[in-house]
Amino acid sequence: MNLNERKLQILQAIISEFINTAEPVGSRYLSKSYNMGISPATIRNEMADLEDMGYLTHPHTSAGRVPSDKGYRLYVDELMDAGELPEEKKQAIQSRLDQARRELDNTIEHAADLLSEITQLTSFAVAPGNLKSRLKYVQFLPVDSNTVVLMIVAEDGQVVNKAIRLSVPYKEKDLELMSKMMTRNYMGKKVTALMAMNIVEDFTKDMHSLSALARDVAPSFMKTLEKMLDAELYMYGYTNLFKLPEFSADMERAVSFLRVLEDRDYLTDVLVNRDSGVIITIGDENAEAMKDCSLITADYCVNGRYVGKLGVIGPTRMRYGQVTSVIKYICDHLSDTFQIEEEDYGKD
Amino acid sequence: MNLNERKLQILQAIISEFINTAEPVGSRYLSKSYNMGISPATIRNEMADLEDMGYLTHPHTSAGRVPSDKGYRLYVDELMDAGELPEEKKQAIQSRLDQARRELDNTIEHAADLLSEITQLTSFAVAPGNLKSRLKYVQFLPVDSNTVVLMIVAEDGQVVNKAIRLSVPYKEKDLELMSKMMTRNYMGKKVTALMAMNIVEDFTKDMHSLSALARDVAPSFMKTLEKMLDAELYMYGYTNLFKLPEFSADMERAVSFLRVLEDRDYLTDVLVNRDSGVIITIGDENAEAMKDCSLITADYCVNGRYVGKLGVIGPTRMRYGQVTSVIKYICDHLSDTFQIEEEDYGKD
DNA sequence: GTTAGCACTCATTAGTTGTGAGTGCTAACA
DNA sequence: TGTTAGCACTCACAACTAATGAGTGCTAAC
Repeated sequence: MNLNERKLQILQAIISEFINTAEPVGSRYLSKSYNMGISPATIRNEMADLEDMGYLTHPHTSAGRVPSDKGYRLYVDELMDAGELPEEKKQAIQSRLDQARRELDNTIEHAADLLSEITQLTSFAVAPGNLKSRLKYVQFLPVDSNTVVLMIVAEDGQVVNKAIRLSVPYKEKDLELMSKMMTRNYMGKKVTALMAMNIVEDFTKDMHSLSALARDVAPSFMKTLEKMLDAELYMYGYTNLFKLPEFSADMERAVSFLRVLEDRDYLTDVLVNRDSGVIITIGDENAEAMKDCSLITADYCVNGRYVGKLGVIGPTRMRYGQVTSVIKYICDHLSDTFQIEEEDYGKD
Repeated sequence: MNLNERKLQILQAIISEFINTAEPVGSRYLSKSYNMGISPATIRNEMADLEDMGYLTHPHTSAGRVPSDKGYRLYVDELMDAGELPEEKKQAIQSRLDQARRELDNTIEHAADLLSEITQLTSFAVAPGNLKSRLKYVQFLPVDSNTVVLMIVAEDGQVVNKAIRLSVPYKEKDLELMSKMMTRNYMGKKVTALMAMNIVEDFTKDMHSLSALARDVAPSFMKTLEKMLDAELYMYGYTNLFKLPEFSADMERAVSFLRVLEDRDYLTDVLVNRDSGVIITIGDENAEAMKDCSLITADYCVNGRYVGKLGVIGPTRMRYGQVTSVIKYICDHLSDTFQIEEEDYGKD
């Protein structure tokens, strides 16, 4: 049994119909509304074939057909239209994004927010910590008699800081000295390399004059470095899910969905380890916890260098074509915005 | 009609019963289980009085009684027990919190997380930006040919930073110069005062040598200052709500609850503007959007100075006594942990 | 290969009824 | 005068029934 033109046509009709209505699609309706010139009975035969091949299923005997994950996969790969966005939509997105284009972090957050608004799904943006980033300098700032702020700056401009409570008194001079020593010792080293080192020992050896202070600070220093490698996750529109018929009918399902979204560490992990490019994963192609969801993600770049991902998560029934187009466009637009502005530089 | 001892006793019984079961409480059950030595009929008379006084309501004619918001208020003010936590619970909380006690931000997050776990409600912690904070220094760090990081440090140790894309080229020297000029001009000034100033004009006047650069940076500088006054909000356990019977039965209600939680700006605003101390607000005592919720918050301090709030949000039916005890204890413990460690200082 | 016809399935909805928890009221009681 | 037993009444809820209708699968004819 092979997928001839007519079978594909019927599959496409069923899937786009189901995506719109969330109701199982029957043969009679199809025959009428999509006037393909064949009778319901013929369509039923074809449907039965498509079901045998695994592209469709049945919620129960007397219901219409519903796409399976495999069916969606075929749809996404072969049938759907994820073309260019119409010009007016592009304009609308642009004007919304260009408001704060000088600021990297804000822009990404806005983009994610906008994405959830347009798609009416849950959107997220993730900016993984740069594994290759190298330390630029370390600085301790005095705050009050027993609190200092540790600040670490990486060569790529990432800054992390942490307030630290000390159990021993310090002199401003000591802090300065320690800042300088640490900067000298660790400058240019990869953050990952530093984390593998036995810094605590290092500290007490190199900085005997400051040993008590240094020993106090070492664990926090490691924690702060860790923070540098941590990914940042933004998430928007998780109540959008409840507007969808599949969830407003089925509370259980909605809650198990929410629980996945609540586990930010898990979600971050999934996203960070995801392949690059425009990636769509459908239902059981995802890990067990997300086998009822589909994810679409794409990458955005700064100066052509990969920086993070933007995407949506939703039920397997979603407008794959439109959503993909929007995500693609937003990511491309972000990457363009954060391209080195050569024209500007040329001017001066 | 006044609230005699017996009425109070009945009210207390109804409320604690309802808090446990989420089912309307009937007169017969009360008479049997709480053996107060009076018949159901008498209890019914008292109940009718309590209802006239506004402390109870009726979901429908043939149902038992349910506390009203006013009833909960009386309960919270007069009847409930929010005493000391038993020693073993204190121990458990302490040991969970003491893991990362050198790091301020982590500890607060852990505390909020723990709070949601213990209470099985949604917890949050908010650390409002310090309105009195004064600027300590400003620094621009070069990242790549058209990106710099702006870093602002306040006297109290708060650090904010932002990556900024420039449209004009810069020299490292210019950045240094600008950092120095801004630090000199703004050091010791209140952040709120700076925000009221017309910095953009200031910039072009004071720094004519850097005018293009300065003009480019000014709006981002303002935005970054803003960030310094923004409150940080952490939230944990919002799916806990779905475990409660009032929400698993009534989807609508759960969703409208979630929508409130999703609006972080609104929630932050409510929390920041809340009175100090251990505050309980019940049902319609809250703003319209939260008229079905109750909030309990308390403050935590660092070095005796007010720093932020920790609390829970849940349905009006909650274990006010226990939850209040836990929140109080956690806040006190945090404040102790972040008290200047005089003993330690004495040693050296 | 296509289609009309028909029996069959099954979710959904509306209607019906019984049950039980609980109230409010009244009249009798201490 | 406060307390209580008794009883009629209310109303949510669950169980059952029947009707409806959308849709399938199969068969036989075209």
